[in-house]
Amino acid sequence: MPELPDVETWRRYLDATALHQEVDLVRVPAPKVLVGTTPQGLGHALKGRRIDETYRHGKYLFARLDTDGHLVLHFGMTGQLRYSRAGESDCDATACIHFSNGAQLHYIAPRKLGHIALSGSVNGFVAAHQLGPDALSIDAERFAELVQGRHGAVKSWLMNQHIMAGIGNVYSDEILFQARIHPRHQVKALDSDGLRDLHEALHEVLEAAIEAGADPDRMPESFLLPHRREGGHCPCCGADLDTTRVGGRTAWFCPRCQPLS
DNA sequence: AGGTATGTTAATTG
DNA sequence: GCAATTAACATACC
Repeated sequence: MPELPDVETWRRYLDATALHQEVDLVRVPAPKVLVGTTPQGLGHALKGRRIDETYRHGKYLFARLDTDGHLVLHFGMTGQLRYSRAGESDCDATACIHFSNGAQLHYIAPRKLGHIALSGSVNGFVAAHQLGPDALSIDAERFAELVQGRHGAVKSWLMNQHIMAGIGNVYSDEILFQARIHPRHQVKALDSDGLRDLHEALHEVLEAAIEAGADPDRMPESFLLPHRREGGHCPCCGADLDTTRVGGRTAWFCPRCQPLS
């Protein structure tokens, strides 16, 4: 799940539950997810501090610690957050922040492909990881600039975090479906109409998905996402959906609505 | 048992 | 040297 809309949904969840509470201690049963720090280092950085604000850039969630510094969370393919109040215990977390009010914030990444790090500044982290601009911050002009000098399949371009940050396999399929563009269409071959449709679809899809709390059951009727499985049909024309391999990942699309031109 | 899975990154190829 | 593609990573599920 964890693409831009999912991470934004967790950011809001964190805002609604875990702000302004003093950290008592941090447990990290699976230290493998830590990048550039240790369980002790993380504990030292967080103890006695409070999260006072959150940010998101692409698929990364930043929790600003009061006075200075940020906790950085990345969810990999399966990560999630869960806040529990005092008394509700929940022990199979990958990492867990215990607050002095007894509540806990669990970071659960069953496949341990996620990452937890510390960073002084959001911009510094983004620069160090060479992330492109957040997908939702891109206007039509910038979008057109990002195509310059690029080649290959449009789906891979959308998913390249160095070009723009936040779009993964599921939402790139959704954006291309709404724009009626085949996932293997060459990004160089996009004309100005195609570029405009793609940019509009990007914003519409990501904003609608956030509005739905990134829950497939709450997405608009017209979305491909809930039909994106074996035997699924196009919500627009009813054709059997098809798959193809693009950049090592499975792309779902409607062969009738998204012809390869 | 083998293939697939929403993530990134290092290695490889063009 | 750059950009694009592929393999590897850890674990769960069908």
